[in-house]
Parts: sequence; structure tokens; C-alpha cells
Amino acid sequence: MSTPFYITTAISYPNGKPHIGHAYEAIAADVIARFQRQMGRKVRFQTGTDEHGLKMAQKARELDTTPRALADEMSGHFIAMCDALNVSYDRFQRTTEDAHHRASQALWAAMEAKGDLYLDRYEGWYSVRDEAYYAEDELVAATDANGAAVKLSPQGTPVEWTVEESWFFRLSKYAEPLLALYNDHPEFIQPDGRRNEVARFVEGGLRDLSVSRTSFDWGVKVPGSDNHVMYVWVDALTNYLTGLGYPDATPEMADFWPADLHLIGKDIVRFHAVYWPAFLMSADLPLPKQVFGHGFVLNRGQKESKSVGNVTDPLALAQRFGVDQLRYFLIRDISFGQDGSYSEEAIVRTANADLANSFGNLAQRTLSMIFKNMGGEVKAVSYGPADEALLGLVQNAVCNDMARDFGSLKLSQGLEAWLQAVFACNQYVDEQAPWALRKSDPERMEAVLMTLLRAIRILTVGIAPVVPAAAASLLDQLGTTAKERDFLSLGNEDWLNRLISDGFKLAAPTPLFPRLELPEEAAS
RNA sequence: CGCGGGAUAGAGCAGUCCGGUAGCUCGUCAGGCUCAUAACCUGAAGGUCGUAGGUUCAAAUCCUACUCCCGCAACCA
Repeated sequence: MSTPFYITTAISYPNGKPHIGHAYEAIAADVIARFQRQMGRKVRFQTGTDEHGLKMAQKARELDTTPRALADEMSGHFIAMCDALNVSYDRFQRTTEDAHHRASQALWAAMEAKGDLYLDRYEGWYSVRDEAYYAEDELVAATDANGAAVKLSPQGTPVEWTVEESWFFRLSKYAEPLLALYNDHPEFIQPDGRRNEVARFVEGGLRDLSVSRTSFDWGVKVPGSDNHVMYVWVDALTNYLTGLGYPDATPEMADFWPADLHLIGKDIVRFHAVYWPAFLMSADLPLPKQVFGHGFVLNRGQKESKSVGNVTDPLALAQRFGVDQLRYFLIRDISFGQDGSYSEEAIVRTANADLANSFGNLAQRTLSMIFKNMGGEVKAVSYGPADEALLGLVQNAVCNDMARDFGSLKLSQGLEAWLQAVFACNQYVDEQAPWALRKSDPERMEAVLMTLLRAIRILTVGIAPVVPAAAASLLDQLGTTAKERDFLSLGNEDWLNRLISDGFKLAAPTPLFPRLELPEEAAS
């Protein structure tokens, strides 16, 4: 019996290529998904692209192509990024798929049947660039290039008085139920700080939400109102259901809805923690269990932007430093939920110190000694108190501390616990000095090396969600089968006994994580 | 009163919700080891936890005021 676990990333708006933030979210979600799989959960992991909306239409016109062609091309970049970064999604959902239009229209119909949608006129100050209306008192007075007085949005974009027929969603009706939700389920919005922001926003009262547009047609058509397309967020949020087969009563819907975790950036918490649960309440669907708003990844403390010209291609980073190294850095160095900062020096420092020097070298020195001094043989030995102590410490760090932290999304803390166990192993090597035992007490040396072998397997299984490729390679070297790579298998010694009875022999090891060098230009 | 985030050792951070000897990594210095990817291990130096008040037997942690830094057109997690 395994409990289902459904995790999603936000779907990316593909009017530009993926940047470090997309990579970060995909990697973080992947680490969580892989961890839950290793915990024995039946995991469904979905990501995708949000391809509708005015901005896609405009971008396509700019490039003299069709929105469809642009969406096809750009979503390809996002799929390629996930694949390159070893992101193990089960489904990549595109909002331009027919199935998604059908799901969005079904959700719409459900909200309409509830009486929560009504047709009205929307008039007000509209900013094309922001794709949003603003109230009179939100506008800022300014003068244009010719010195004429104009009104600007709070973001400084031009606004014009616009009258549009629009469908509205009775969001106002859901303020109380939403506040009750936040109150009864404080874990619904995480981290805590974000929940406070959202709750304050909702306490201020909710206005009904304009949920259709007639000014462009690149979107999902509103059922029965062919000249309307759905507000991009209505259709975007629905993707989490589409991927499971909604509105059909599929086995996936039965297993995986409601979602366990929507992993999103802190900037779109409001959509996921206010609009989305309100839509679902209206449609009588169960609510997701948690929305987690992670922080931003800054480039040396600065937000990456095209205007500053510091946008980095995450795939270039992965190519230069290694996929596993980049993944490890992002999870280890950034406190999950907070903003974090990266630089080439920081990636190199962390990857070298933790992966190459501490963990990689531990594996290398251990396997190398087993290979050279024991012919690579895995043996039954009698363990002493120091051996049991180390194994107990490592087991506890990985199966208790790390698993607990990863389970509660304290990813960097989990890695801290793991790293402390790696340090303990290196310390044990020094104390036991197996190279000296080789002459003085070969039997004892074998016990020490077998202890380390067992410890390394536990450490490798623990770190596998973060550095899947390197971990798989090492676990291959250790002769483990697929079943011997989850957390549950760490509680028994079936693996070791099997290797002993099979007469398994370790091959000469090769270094797992090469030491990284700083590129010339960065070193200066 | 626009919104939000932050201020803890040379650097980067955790700890702050649930007050009780200030912790981690990197860096520096000294020593040890030589199995290993010039990797590993030990020890040391280094902080009045932004400022000023308050509550308390006790405050980085709670309360009040203040200072400074960062982000907030578009792209955008």
C-alpha cells in the first residue's frame, strides 16, 4: 500500500527562454518528487507551460509568427531544460492541448452551474502592458514626452479608459471560506510569512474577479460565449486538473486529486492561495493540501533581468559545472522558501567542498581500499562498538533527520544533516586508520571497510534525490538493485547479505565528482 | 504612513513562531595523517546577534520606537 503524492510546479509562461528561476523550481520539485518516491510514495509529478494570453499573442505578432508556432517552439525549450536537468516529471502539461481546453471549460461550467459566474460590463482604466484594470485612486499622475498630463498605472505603464463586456466570478462570496481555510489549515500556505500576507489581503475584502476577455482570442473559449476567452489564470490553474484527466473520472483523478503540493514562486502565491481554492470550492472539488511559495534565485544578490543584462542560461551553468553539482548547490545553499544568491565561485566552492572533497573522496578512498586490500570482495565480518556507533549515526542522520527535513520541505537543513554524517564517516576513517590495520590487524581492517561500505550506501541513497546521476552511478558500483535504493531498504541488510552470498566484487572506483575549477574570467 | 524582504564572527547563512550556556559552512592560523580527487582529521582565533528603550530571574528570540540595506515598468519562479 503506497500513499499517492501529487506535486506540481507552476506552469511557465513561455514568452522567453527558461531562466535560472525556472530551473530552480523544476529542480526543487524534482528533489521532492524523487524523495517521496524513495519513501515509497506513489508519486505523480507535473510541470508544463502556460501558453495563452495577450502577451503570447503580442510576442508572436512581434516575431511575425503565429501564437501556436511560438508556443510549440518555446515549450520545447522548457521540455529540453527539464530533460537536461534530470527532472523526472511524469507529465508535461501544455495549456494549448485540446484536453486542457476541455478541462477548463468543464471547470467553467461547474462554476457557472453553481451560480458563481455572471456577465457584466467592465469599465475602468486598463493597462495593456499589465493586462490589468486599476482603480482611479491607484493611478499616478505624470507627464508624457510632450509634456501633456497623463495617468499611469502604479507600475508606471500607460492606461486607457476601456469598456468591455466580461464574465465575472463571485470571488467576494469566498472571502470567509478562504479565511477559514487558512485558519483551519495553516499548512495550506507555506512558508508562514506568505500566509500572513495572503490572509491580510483577503481580510481586506475581495472583489469579484473579471474572468474573461473579448479584446483578443488567444485562449480558451468561454462555453456559450464564443467571443470571450478565459482570463489566463482561470485556464492556467486548471492545468493541475487537466493532467489527471479531469473532467473524466480517471484513475489518476481518484489517486492524485487533491494535489499534495503546488510548488510555486512567491510572486504568484495570491493566485494559488486565493483564486484557485475559490474556483475549486465553487466547482465542488477538493482543495490542494499545500501551496509553497519559494524564493527567488538572485545573481550575486541582484535579480536577473534582461535590462540589467545578467540573465544566465541555466543549461550553460549545468554544462559548465555539472547537472548534479548545480542541483546540489541550489538545494544546499539556498534556504528553501527564502531568496538566495548564486555566483560561479559559490557553485564551485560548494560542489568541491561537499561533493568532491567530503563525500566523493570518502567513497573513493573507501572503495579504493576495498579494491586494493580485499580484492573488491564484500565479506561478512564481526562489527565492533565503534562500527555500530557510526552506522547508527549515519542511519539516524539519513532516515530520521534528513527524511524528516525533506518531508517538511526544509531541504537545505536536510542536506546539513546529511553532510554532518559524511563528516562523521571521514572522522571515523581517520580514527580507525585502516591503512595501518592492514598490517597490524587485517580482520579489523575488513570490519572497518565493510562498515564504511554500508555507511556509504546509506549516504548515497539519502543524497540520490539531489544528485540522481552520480548517486545512480555509485549505487551501480555498489551492486544495489532498484529495490535496494529506497529509504525503506535501509532498515535491513538484505543487500549486503546478497552481495556476500553472490560473491560480489567491487571494481576499481572512479572519482564521482571531479574537482571544479573556476573559469579564467571569474577567477580574476 | 505604498508593499515586501533583510540586518547574527572576514564571507554566506541557520537559529527568532514555542525566551534559558550563540551554531553551521567557507575562509584564516596551528597541528596530525598519508588510504584517498593536493582530498581527510584535530585544535584555535574571530560575534556587546542593526540602534535605543521596555517586559522577564533570564531576550538574537517577546513588546515599542528608530536607523540602514535590498527588490517592486516590462521579461519573470
